[in-house]
Amino acid sequence: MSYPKKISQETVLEAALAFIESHGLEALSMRTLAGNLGVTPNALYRYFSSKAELEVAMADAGCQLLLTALEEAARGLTPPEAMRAVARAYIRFARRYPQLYAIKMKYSSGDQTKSGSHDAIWGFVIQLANSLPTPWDAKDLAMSLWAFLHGMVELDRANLLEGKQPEAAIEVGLDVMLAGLMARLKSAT
Amino acid sequence: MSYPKKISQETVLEAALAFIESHGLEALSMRTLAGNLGVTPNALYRYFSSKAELEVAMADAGCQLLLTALEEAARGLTPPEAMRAVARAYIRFARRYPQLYAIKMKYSSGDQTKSGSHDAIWGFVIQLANSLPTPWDAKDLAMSLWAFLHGMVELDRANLLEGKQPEAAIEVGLDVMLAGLMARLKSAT
DNA sequence: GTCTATATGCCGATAGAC
DNA sequence: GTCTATCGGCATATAGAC
Repeated sequence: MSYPKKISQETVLEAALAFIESHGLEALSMRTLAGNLGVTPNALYRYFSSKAELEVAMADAGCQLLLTALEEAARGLTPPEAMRAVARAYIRFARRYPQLYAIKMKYSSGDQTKSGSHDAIWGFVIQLANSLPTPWDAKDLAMSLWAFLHGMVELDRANLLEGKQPEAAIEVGLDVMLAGLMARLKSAT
Repeated sequence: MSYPKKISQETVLEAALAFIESHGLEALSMRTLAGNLGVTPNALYRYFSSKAELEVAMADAGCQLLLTALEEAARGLTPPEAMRAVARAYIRFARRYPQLYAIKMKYSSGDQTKSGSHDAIWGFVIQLANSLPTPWDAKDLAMSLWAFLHGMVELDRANLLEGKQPEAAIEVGLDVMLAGLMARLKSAT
């Protein structure tokens, strides 16, 4: 498990991303990361002035990956189906890269140094909600969907889904929300 | 900000609960807590054999408080209104005691030492979902509602609600879900 | 310019004296 | 039951070797 001696911002970032998925976000420390790279801890500070800055970069990478996945899921689908497809892709991403998802959310806070890519995701979801002509505000709608998805992911990660795959509960939740949207859509015509 | 010299499990727990709400969960350390109590760090280990054990006790206290709030909110209401009332109470609790809520969720994981009171809350929500005769499984329904609420809380805590109070988005989300439930309820008769 | 050596001050936790 | 003393690990800052 040794690595090239010459490091760079990119190699450090990639090593960190690989590390958290195999050892967990909590186990990440500048020391052990440096050890894996065959370098003293301090060398990392040439490229990231703090651990937080490294984590922001990791969160940013996660955002970009997620955005790509969501866009790809929606491609070529009409609004109602697109919403379902995007929701599934969101859950799938969070399950495939749980640690990356966690760090992405950690640094998506409005207070902290916000990852720039986060806004792109948010814009994408807003646009998705806007494509559905409901009596509700698109922002509120997008927020509700996002909250549902994020909550599901967290409950799944905490193993609170009582042994069942999140997929079942997810589909039920989507059914309920889409049924609500459709009911209003229908009554609005 | 000094405290009685004689400490006990109860005084330590109460000091810890008070501390996190004013200084944040991350700032909690055995050392500073002991300092606040006018005692050396080690004294705390007489009552809680680890920091994690103390946090579990805190989570348990949070669970009990939340359960009380939810039960009170539902008292005397018929199912659809009760669901809305419980949802609002859930959000209100999480906003009033954000740090307590966070630690409650942290130790609600199925992996970790699960707080006993957590099951009581879950049972309450299941029962609530069960009182609505929908074609969906009550567990899945309860999970969906919980995910939505928890997600909203987290988004709000991360200041991702774009300056608006979560109440507006919450109401929209509840509208959508309840509309979906009602649509199916109606079509099932 | 890049990395090493070293040191400061946190942290959780343990061992043993009073 | 609480103390002092101490360990190992952490992020991080400074100073200097190559």
